[in-house]
Amino acid sequence: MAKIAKRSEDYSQWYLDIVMRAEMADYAPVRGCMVIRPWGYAIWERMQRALDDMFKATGHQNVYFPLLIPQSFLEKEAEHIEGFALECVTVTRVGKEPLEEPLVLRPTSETIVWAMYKKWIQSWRDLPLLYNQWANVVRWEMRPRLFLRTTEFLWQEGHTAHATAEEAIEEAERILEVYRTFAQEWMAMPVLSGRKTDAERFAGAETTYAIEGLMQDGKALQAGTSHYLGQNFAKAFDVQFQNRDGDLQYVYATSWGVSTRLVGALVMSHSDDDGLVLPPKLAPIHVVIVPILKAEADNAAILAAAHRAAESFAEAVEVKVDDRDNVSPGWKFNEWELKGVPVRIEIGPKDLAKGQVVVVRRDTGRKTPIAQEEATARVQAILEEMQGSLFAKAKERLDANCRNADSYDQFKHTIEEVGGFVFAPWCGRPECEAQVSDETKATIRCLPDEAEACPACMVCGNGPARRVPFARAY
RNA sequence: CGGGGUGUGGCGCAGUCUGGCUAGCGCGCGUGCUUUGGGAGCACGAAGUCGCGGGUUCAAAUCCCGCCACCCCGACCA
Repeated sequence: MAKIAKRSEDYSQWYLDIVMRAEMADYAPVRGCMVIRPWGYAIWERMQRALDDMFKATGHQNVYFPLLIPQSFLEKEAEHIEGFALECVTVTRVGKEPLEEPLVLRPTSETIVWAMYKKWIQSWRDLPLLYNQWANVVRWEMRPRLFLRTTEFLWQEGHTAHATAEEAIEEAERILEVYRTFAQEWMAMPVLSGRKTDAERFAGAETTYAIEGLMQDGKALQAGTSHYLGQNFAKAFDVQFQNRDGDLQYVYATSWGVSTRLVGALVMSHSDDDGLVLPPKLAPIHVVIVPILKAEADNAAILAAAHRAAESFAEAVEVKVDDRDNVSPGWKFNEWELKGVPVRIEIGPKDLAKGQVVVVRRDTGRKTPIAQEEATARVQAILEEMQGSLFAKAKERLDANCRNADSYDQFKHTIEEVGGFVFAPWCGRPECEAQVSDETKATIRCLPDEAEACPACMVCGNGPARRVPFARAY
């Protein structure tokens, strides 16, 4: 079977090869759409579970809103419709009859959510409303890419309503922190986080916060966003409540989401030329046991030992015995490496004789013989160690790819020749931001809270300026 | 939307320029035997309206006209 493309030679093809060959997803018959296959979906399910627990732990409840949104709803918030108009897919007909009003396949649900919030919110006692939904959305993007940007994608979208701006901002920032924690502790993906510039802000938001990861090719990837919506949607949908003093006030809002794009981010964060590398906390299978069968050996005893080992692991981790007899051990090694299973255990006649198993780590490829009775404990320790070391390695790469530039020439050179995040002084004017983006295709990824003060903008030379991270992004 | 490319068994391709015999090759798939510590070998076998529609011709995967779809690179986006 053909090898996957080399990461260093054709990054884009390498990414596609891993997604396809690890059987995470496949192209569907409709442009830009994909089928998420069991291995990809199992990873998404693991992400969902972890995130859902975090949302519940911060007081949110799950709901479900419909897929179809009356077109007029989208049009109620001017900036919102302007932002989404070009990518909305609209249903206009039932059978052969045209619909009274066209229905949009939700590109995001703020409008229909707020149409309903109007019914449910009258008093300060009804607030806050902390809802989340797991759903699919449709955006007819110009350039699809498996997991990273598909026409239809899965995500969660939180929609919350609050009595005060302070409380809503606090919520948006709390969720940003949830995302940051999830990215780092579960995906082992270090991120930059902060506010977006006005140019990069979500259509209809006052403030957008985001986490930004750095892929192995030096491009940034927006991995999650949390928006403070102010009273924009409350005003568009006339959602008012009576406060403690009996005054009518518009409600303050947030919305926030992460999507199946995270699966793509995961692939791009840790994988290598042998395929996917999964952080143990998100791996659908932690340990695969490959029995090594031989014509001259007692295969029944080897298989029994493999299943016994699996039982001893079963309580602690997800384990699978690959006892297929139609493919060779070498084939299995390659396949499970391609799929990113963190630990492989080989049990053959030699091991049986020595009372040991051979343990192989996916990230380092190191093979270690371990006594049978110690295997469970040692493997658990290895999994924990691997989770940490994947993060450490990714963090090291991120840090190594955060560079400063002080002049615009130096900036251009670094963006062009080196990539990564380039921290450079910016005065805050949209004109300078746009010029950089036009000339270098690099954008300001976020405005970190602790951004260093600088005397002059690298573009216009005016002060005061702050040092902010630019990058080319997916 | 601009640029490039591709459509031929499940996958990857050759064949198209220069029309012609039974449309080939590799992988995969099925059966059997031998194998199995880094993508096994042999034997036999199944599987193709050549993207769609029209046209030219004795004859079209191949030439002509029209259409469609998907992929890749850019601008937009999670």
